Amino acid sequence: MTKLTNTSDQILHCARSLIIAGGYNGFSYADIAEVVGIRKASIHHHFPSKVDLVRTLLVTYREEAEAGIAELQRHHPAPVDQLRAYTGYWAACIGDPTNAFCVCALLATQIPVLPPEIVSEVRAHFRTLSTWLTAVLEHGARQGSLALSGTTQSEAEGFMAAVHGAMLSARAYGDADVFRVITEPLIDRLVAVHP
Amino acid sequence: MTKLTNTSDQILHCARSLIIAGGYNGFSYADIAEVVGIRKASIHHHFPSKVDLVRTLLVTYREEAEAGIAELQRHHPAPVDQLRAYTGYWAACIGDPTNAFCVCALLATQIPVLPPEIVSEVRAHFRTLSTWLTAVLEHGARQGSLALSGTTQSEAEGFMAAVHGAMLSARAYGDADVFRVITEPLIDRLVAVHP
DNA sequence: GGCAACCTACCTTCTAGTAGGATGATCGTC
DNA sequence: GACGATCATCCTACTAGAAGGTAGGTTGCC
Repeated sequence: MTKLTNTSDQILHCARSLIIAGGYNGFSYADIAEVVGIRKASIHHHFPSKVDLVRTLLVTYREEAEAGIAELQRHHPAPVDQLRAYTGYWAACIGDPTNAFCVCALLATQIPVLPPEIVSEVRAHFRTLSTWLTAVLEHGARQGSLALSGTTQSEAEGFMAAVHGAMLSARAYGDADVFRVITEPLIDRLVAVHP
Repeated sequence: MTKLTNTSDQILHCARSLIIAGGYNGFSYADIAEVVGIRKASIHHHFPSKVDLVRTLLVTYREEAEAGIAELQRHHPAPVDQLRAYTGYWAACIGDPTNAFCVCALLATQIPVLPPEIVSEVRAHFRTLSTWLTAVLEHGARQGSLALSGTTQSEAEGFMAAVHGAMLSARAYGDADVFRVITEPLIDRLVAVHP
């Protein structure tokens, strides 16, 4: 239970929102300073460079994501419910502008201009997510609750890509509902047709 | 047949590549000046402001996209083939770093920090694409060559989102093959199972 | 005393954008 | 065909502000 008044946490939280809005080059130390109510130089005390700040932010984000997945798996034993919980989590986020995109997905779009330390964290998140989804689909297929068309890996990559694309469309249209419209059929299709 | 040595075309072409790499805030007039072999001030002669430059670039991009779709429809009468031609076009682009992403899809990720004139162009492109895909799916469903699960609109949005997500994954993994792995099953699934 | 947290003041480099001048092609006019 | 005027294109030189980052000092807690 980290206290919310912790300055470095405030900086990280603020930076995350700003990245979600405009990516790596879309925010500055000055922007954070204004929101947190601190001077630019003080941010450098907590995070010497911008790369340090964003890398720390991503490490935290990945930990939270893994914890979230673990939590989600404890609450939902059935693979279908795990998938629904995952897309449901994001459906809830889309409405909140400061949380309407996966930080790693957004940064991934800018990979060619990102510092290498950031790229490796982003890439690692994609692998984590894809590995987890593969396991969930694999589980569902084994127990017969999910019907896969191609390989488990390709289905997992397709699912992840569709979710990210749904976030993008929701942002493009400025309409949160689009996310649900796209992701719900995604799961319905996987649910095995039982006679 | 516009001549390739046209300076303003060179500027637009260069800016497009730079946006594809890093988005709206990921490039500067200085970057373009260096590539085109011209001074910064000369770019301002052709495009007074950055917004002018990017808006012009998007208008051109959208025209090219619409022309490409028209061409594609002339060459491929069958809806399935139109979808394959569309994903095939992007599959070919993914390999080339300067063309590995849809400009509008990339800019859409940064909508919250984009000038409104840019946002409306990006949004318009999404609507154009979605409208076209809806028509193609509708056509295929009517003639029985495509099997849709939900509404035509939701299938179209899902298809577009999956393609955009596939571009993102290809970039995240740094692996062009991922795009094909994700998009090919997408079309296979739509092809009606004929007994 | 030592140290974390914060400050003011400053640096360099980059940002989009401007002012105004040089060059050269195209133009109607004689 | 020669004439000057106009205009597009490009230049040098500059601006104000924002970028990330640094130096060094003050405060207050353990």
